[in-house]
Amino acid sequence: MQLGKGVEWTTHICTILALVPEGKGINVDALADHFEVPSAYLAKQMQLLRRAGIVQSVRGKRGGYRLAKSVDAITLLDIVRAIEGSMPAFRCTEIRQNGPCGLKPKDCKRPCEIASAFAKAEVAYREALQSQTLAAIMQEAAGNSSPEHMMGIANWVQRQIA
Amino acid sequence: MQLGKGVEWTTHICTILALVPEGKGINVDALADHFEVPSAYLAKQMQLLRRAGIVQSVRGKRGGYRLAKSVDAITLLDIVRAIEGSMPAFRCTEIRQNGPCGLKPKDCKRPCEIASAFAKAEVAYREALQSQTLAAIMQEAAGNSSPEHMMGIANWVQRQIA
DNA sequence: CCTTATCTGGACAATCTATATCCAGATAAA
DNA sequence: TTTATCTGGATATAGATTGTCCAGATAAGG
Repeated sequence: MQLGKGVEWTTHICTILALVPEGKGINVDALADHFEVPSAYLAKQMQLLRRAGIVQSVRGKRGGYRLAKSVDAITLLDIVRAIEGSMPAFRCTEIRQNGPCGLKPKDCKRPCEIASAFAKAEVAYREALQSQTLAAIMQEAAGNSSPEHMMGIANWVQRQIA
Repeated sequence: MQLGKGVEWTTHICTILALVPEGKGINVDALADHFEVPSAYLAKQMQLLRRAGIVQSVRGKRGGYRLAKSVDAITLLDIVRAIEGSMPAFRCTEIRQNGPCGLKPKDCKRPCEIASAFAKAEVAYREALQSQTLAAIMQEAAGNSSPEHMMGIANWVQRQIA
């Protein structure tokens, strides 16, 4: 029961892209360097973010990525859905229909109660993810970090878009 | 982001073991037949349940498994923890310490805000699992299923322990 | 005491998923 | 035209999940 590395990577990256001014972008190699993650694989994850409408890309020389919407319109659920998809964690294989006491398909119009119970928990999980925006996380982080560190990141972003 | 099959299997199996009278048990082969799942692999999952204190085993001829506690003392969280372990789904690899703007270890006394945000969601997930007991799920299921089907299962259990 | 049925743990094998790399094509700036 | 970049496909590697097998421990029943 694990989330892929792409979730961690791209969440951090979105907090960086949030600092990119209008009309500019940062390319994948620079983002990969910033966090020391493999560039080619990160590129795949960025594609997933783009298809989910979280980031925009600009192709060609001096192209790159930028956020497609404001940080308070991006939730952790958006990112998880983009990277991991929307399959439930609990996979119901309908084993209630198996074996000597198995239910007949016609008696299975209602979903399996065990699957439903796990589904309830996943709703709670998704709601908790949805209630947390990038804006809120960045504000929290800003409160905990030194002005020098924040300035260092801002300067790095400036260098990438120069 | 997937739960193992063992979670589904053993949750269903616990609802069956709940019907086993005091002092009796059902062996793994019978349980595997009941749901048409591979016996040898199911045996591994049952070991995990036993080590977690959810079921008891009796070795030797006419041995088998039974619940170790009452159905309202067994939650979905108990089962998930037994089968899947307690590792968080979000794996923080501290990439905030990587790259040109990486934080120094001494500036990382507080947990990463992104990791904390995901941790909050996992708390919500676990709480939702913990709030659901086997007893409640079985009651729900009983309300949705025909008397004949319930009787069929009760009879099957009687045959196994005979 | 012997045989049989069962749990227990370890080693192993097969299959699937996550991770990672590479390349060719499209696109656009310089 | 050259260069830098995104895009998508193919492919490789590593790790996790799923599944099998066997030898040992344990206990019931004859």
